Amino acid sequence: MSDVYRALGDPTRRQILNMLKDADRTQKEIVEAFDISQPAIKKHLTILLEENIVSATIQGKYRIYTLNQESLQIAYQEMLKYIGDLLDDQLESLKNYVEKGEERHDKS
Amino acid sequence: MSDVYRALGDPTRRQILNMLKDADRTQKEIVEAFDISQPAIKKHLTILLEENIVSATIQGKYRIYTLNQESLQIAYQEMLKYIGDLLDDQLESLKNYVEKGEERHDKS
DNA sequence: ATTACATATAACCATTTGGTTATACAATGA
DNA sequence: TCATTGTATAACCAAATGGTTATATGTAAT
Repeated sequence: MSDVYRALGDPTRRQILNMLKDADRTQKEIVEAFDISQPAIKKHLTILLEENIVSATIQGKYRIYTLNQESLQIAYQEMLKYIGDLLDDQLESLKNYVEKGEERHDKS
Repeated sequence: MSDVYRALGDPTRRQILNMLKDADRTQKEIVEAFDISQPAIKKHLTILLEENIVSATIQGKYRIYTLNQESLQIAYQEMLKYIGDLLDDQLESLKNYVEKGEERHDKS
């Protein structure tokens, strides 16, 4: 199921997404843009499909890959929200720092 | 190197970061909060350190882990920028869709 | 029908990941 | 000094990842 971090966790996959940002592409076009083998690209595409970041349509012998823009946006929004939540409450954090710090002080 | 995707790619690591959001913690405190072994936690912390999402200070026999807010902020901004570009590209993408679509049409 | 091309799949390999248990090392406290 | 406590490290394991080559399949073109 949709594991954003899995989908976006590999630089090749992120590059593929960059390609698809500009235009839909056949698998062949994607393969040609990289220095790795067709099966390797296929595996990346499979992961992107599994995580629903991309979809494919059949057109004759071609597979046309399309960026699922909404999913990608949601994916990034999820990560942004997570990181944002880690970030925002610095006052609260400072307060706890003082408290916890006291508990840990050398008592000898 | 700072690979945020690697750092955040594991749910246990995300939980650790959640803990550190509230307050700095010793490794011991983190270990106690989970059901997995101390060496397992240590490995997660090592990855978070490698990716510079967290830093550690020595205090006697304790290791105190702290969220590295600056790294997180940088990551946050990079992602924002990336997704911003994505949105900007949507019109361009639509234009290319029409063009590329033509090239691929059945010619028989 | 045969060939050529795009894609799919199988079998394999090395590395990384996420966990374990056992053990060593270092600081603290009695 | 000796036991305890917190951390580090080693050795191991299973599964996933990212790649390979070789080969099969499906579609199109001649």
